[in-house]
Amino acid sequence: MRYDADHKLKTRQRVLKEAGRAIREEGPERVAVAAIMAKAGLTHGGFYAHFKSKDELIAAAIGEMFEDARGRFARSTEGYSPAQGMVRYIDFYLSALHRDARGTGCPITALAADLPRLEGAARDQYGKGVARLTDRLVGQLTLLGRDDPAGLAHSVVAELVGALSLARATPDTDQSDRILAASRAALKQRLGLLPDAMEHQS
Amino acid sequence: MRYDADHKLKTRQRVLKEAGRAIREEGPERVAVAAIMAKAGLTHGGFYAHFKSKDELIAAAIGEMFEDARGRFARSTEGYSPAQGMVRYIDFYLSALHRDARGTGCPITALAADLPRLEGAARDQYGKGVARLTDRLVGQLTLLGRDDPAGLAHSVVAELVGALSLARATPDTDQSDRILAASRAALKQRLGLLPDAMEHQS
DNA sequence: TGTACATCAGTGAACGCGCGTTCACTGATGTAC
DNA sequence: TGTACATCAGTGAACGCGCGTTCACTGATGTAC
Repeated sequence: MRYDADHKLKTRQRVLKEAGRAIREEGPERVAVAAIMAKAGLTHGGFYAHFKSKDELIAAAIGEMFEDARGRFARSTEGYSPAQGMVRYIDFYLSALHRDARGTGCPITALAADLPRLEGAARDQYGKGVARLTDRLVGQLTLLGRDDPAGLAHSVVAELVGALSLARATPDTDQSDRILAASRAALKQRLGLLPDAMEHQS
Repeated sequence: MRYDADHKLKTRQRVLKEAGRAIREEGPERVAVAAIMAKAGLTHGGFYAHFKSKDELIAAAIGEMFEDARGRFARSTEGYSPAQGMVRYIDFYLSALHRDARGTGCPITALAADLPRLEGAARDQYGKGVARLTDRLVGQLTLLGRDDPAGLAHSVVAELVGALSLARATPDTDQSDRILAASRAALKQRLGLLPDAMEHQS
């Protein structure tokens, strides 16, 4: 069976996509090469035609996750003012939808605890991803005219990641919803994005 | 070899202590029963005289971690005013020392990402631990006379957990230190605990 | 007082299973002649 | 135009290893008589 020129690339992308989901859902340790290949419609033997090892797959999949996340962030905020963009991002990040979509959600939160146990390439991909998200927020906060946008951006990322982690770790749904709501409110207040504060600004 | 009456209990405690450290450092998946028993000075065969299964060990170890953490929190804040107690807690939680002591540090952060994958008993232990920490903070914030202490406590816990997670996941030490410093400053400012603000209060 | 037995925390070999990795093979299609 | 060969993504059996769990055994000491 001969395939089109980009067939192998397409297969690789399919494997990466399934790996990204499985890694975020089950963790890099628990994910099995054979299971990912099966989800991509293949048998496990063919895996090593695409990746040198499971570690290489994980690093590549992490890179892919951040690529996706960047795209979605850009698409969801473009065409909005800095303030509106921040509100949209906070509301998405701390939504029940995002909490329940671990497999396709933000890789920073999904992998934070696993990271210290991963090897070099995977950690680099992650570090770059965190830096880029923080930079984007620094940009937005600068546009909003805040003092110390770099420090504030770190603090905001920390609260976003922490609240999402805790909401996911909390078995009781009402309690979990309350965690998300508390941080949505606190972040908007801290950033002067609450409806009444925004009226004062405009 | 007959032992004193509490010999078995002491052994169990030793195993639990080693398990707690290893689980936080390496994650519940990666930790091996035989390795924990070896660290406790025993062979793996005797394990099942103390615990029904690895899952039971993990649940018990998580309970133990929270017990410890509660004790340390109480000891480090007793004898201080609510404001001083909060400052001490924030400075400890977001210290380089705590970041680098994953094995003996706060179980909430160490296990957040692993929790959705753990079974019932372990999750219950965790849920109780988070609720108790949040309640303590609600108490402190009420003493400080803050509005909506429950919402604020959730938000504070989220930022503490997120900042510590990110600091641990960041390979570059300077960058990691900056993450901790940014959240220490942001939290104290949010809670009106900065030196100049406190002078105004007193 | 001395001897046989019970107790029980801990030992270490063994089993079964899952998983990462290897490798000889397949089979459809393009290419050489 | 037809036939032999090369290509190469994918197959599936097999290997080795680590790990959770089981189990027959050990050996020091307390107890019964």
